[in-house]
Amino acid sequence: MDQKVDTRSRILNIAEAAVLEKGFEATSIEEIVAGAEISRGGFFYHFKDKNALARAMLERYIDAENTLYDDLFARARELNDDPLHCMLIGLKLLAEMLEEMPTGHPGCVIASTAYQDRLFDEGVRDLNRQAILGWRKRFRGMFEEIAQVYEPREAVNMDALGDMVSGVVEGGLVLQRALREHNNASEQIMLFRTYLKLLFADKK
Amino acid sequence: MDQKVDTRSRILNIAEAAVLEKGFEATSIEEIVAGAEISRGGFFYHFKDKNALARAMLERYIDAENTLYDDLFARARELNDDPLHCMLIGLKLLAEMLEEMPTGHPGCVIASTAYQDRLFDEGVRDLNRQAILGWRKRFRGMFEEIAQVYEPREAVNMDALGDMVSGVVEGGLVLQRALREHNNASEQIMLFRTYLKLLFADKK
DNA sequence: TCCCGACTGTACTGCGAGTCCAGTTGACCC
DNA sequence: GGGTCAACTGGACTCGCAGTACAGTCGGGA
Repeated sequence: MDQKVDTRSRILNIAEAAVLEKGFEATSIEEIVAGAEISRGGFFYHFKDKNALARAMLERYIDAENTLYDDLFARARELNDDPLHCMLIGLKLLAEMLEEMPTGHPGCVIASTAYQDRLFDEGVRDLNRQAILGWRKRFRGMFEEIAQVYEPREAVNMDALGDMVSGVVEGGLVLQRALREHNNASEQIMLFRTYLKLLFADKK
Repeated sequence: MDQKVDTRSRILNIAEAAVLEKGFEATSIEEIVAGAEISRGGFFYHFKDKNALARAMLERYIDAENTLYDDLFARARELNDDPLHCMLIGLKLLAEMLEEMPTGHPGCVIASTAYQDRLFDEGVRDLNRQAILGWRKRFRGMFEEIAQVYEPREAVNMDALGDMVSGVVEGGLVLQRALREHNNASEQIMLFRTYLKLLFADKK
């Protein structure tokens, strides 16, 4: 089956697994080509350098994450029409998804990139930035919808609240990686969920 | 004045600034010795390799962070004896501190290390782990004190809540780095503070 | 048949980490 | 004043990895 996968995707698959496991710099082109069973020349045919590889990986990762959020909250919307409950269900689904991954979530490429950004060019950094801004917009929109139905008990900056979803996930993944525990990220999401329940308790 | 600073500390200072700016791998020993005005031989006299440097940096960083938390919450306790208000004041001080740093907080070595951990040996990884567990214990203790006076409106896992302080800071710093904005971390802390206000609203 | 895209394979440069070691310099010790 | 030691300097070396260059191969479509 895997022979069917084109070489470029095969490189990306191998590279992503290796990078998430041990970081970008620690992953050598040598081992990527070994894993993908191609020659060094073949690698450089597809990617002009490691930076191009990083960019392609990031693009793919962000697309996958966006699709995931789309699906998750679409499913949540099916289950409940109320914007608050939709959000609460979506977060629960997200937490469950993170928990189900037996080895823990592979870790977020965003943070990994952010902390090694001098390795990458402006394009990669901007990709990263745009992804987070996209998530800010997405969640801010959902929170504003909620705020139209529920009176927030405390005034909060909606942009910051939108960022908090990404921040809690990223922070949770950092803890998980550093602690070598398995469910910190999902626990953090569940705590954030409790926050939202407290914040939006009263219908207008 | 700087001549007074011993070589080892000078190396650590230069290295810390460089690593926080561009990541560990992107920082060459060449530039560290240039900055510290020593020879390559001199560097290896103090640190047997880059791993030893990482370990020393991490140790120093964690000590500094712990001292910071000690001072911050001691000061907060002076200002208010109630455990909840002490926590709220402490978080506010922390947020202000982060905001006052003109170029933004240098970024947390913890996350940086977590995402490049194959570069480091078990000792470094364990140092990282112990630091986070220490903060978990610290904040968990404070939250339990609060919970003795205030009835939590929702049941929460105290360990996870303790972790949330670290997670929110780490996550905020990731966002800040990736977005190239300046106050995400402090905004995230302030949002977390609001969470605590909502959670512990009712005195027993 | 020929062309082309997708490679293979090899040989090369350059950089940075890490090793080895011989030699210097200043401080303190007897 | 001689000896010792810690704290270096400086240079020569190896090794692994990124990246370059380029000649050659191979299978499929026009």
